[in-house]
Amino acid sequence: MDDSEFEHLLRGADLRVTRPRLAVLRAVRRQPHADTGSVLAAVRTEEPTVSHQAVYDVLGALTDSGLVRRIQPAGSVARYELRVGDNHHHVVCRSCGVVADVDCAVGVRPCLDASDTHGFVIDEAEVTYWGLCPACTVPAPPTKGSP
Amino acid sequence: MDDSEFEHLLRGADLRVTRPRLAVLRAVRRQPHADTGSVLAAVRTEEPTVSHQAVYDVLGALTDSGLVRRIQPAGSVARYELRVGDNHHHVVCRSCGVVADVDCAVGVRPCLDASDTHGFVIDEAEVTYWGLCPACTVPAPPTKGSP
DNA sequence: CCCCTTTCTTGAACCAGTCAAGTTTCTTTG
DNA sequence: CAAAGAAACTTGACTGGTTCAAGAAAGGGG
Repeated sequence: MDDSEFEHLLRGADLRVTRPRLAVLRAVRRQPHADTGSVLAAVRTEEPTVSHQAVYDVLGALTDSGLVRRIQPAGSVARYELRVGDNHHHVVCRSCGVVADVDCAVGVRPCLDASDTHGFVIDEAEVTYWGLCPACTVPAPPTKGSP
Repeated sequence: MDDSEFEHLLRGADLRVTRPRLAVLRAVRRQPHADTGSVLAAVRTEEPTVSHQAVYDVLGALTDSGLVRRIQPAGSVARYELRVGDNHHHVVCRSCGVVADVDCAVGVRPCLDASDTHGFVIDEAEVTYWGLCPACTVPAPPTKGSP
């Protein structure tokens, strides 16, 4: 996915191609699951004058158009990723909050058959796995430990 | 689950039995999926002097002890419920944000076998269904409609 | 190349949630 | 039953992510 690809995606979504938007897309590609602050910082390394509001607007527009996906695990700020439409899920570390992708074991549309949906019309089943990442699983940190 | 039951639960969790805590438990029982603000309002109908900080503290303590469950769908504030330990999930209305319980169709611990967990030690799989509630599914609102 | 619309900048405001210090109230023990 | 220690609560200020609003800038069709 290079920049011309991003251009096509934007035009396909009836969005103008702007420097801030390309920078945001590049930032999210570089750093999947980045939160808004990280995206802003990353964007400013290449476009120092972009306002924080622009990043919020861009991320909102891209999310609405389905070009990026917004994830928001409980207790975390909003995070963004480029992988869309492939029905994957996320593992979140309870300790450090890091997020990783998980392809669904059940296949496409997992668990989408809820027993009693109370009349809701369901269009998506989102699965979030909670646990500890490899780094936080380590019993005692090597140096800097707590004796 | 009456008040003496709540007392037992609190003592069993090594928590003191206080009026604010009982009031919070009653509020959450009365209004499952209530957010903190609603809980505060409900609590104050019986205990008008309880501070908002107390409600935050109580909900935090009860959550830590596993007496209540905190749920936080993306874009929503924290909500609380008494049903714990029965592995049920939630449907969230994209339009109005209302939450309903859904018993898992797969059985206990649904989808807990992720394909590649990247070394994470997973202890919970949380499933959130997204869609429209019966009220928001109605094509055109009776009165007050869009011409 | 011009104009119109979308997008971006600036700057202020909002609100759920948190922090800190001091007071109250549980519960255990003498 | 009373006292003491610890947990819990009140008060009040504050934070930080997100949103609102008004005006300036810059895409892109014609």
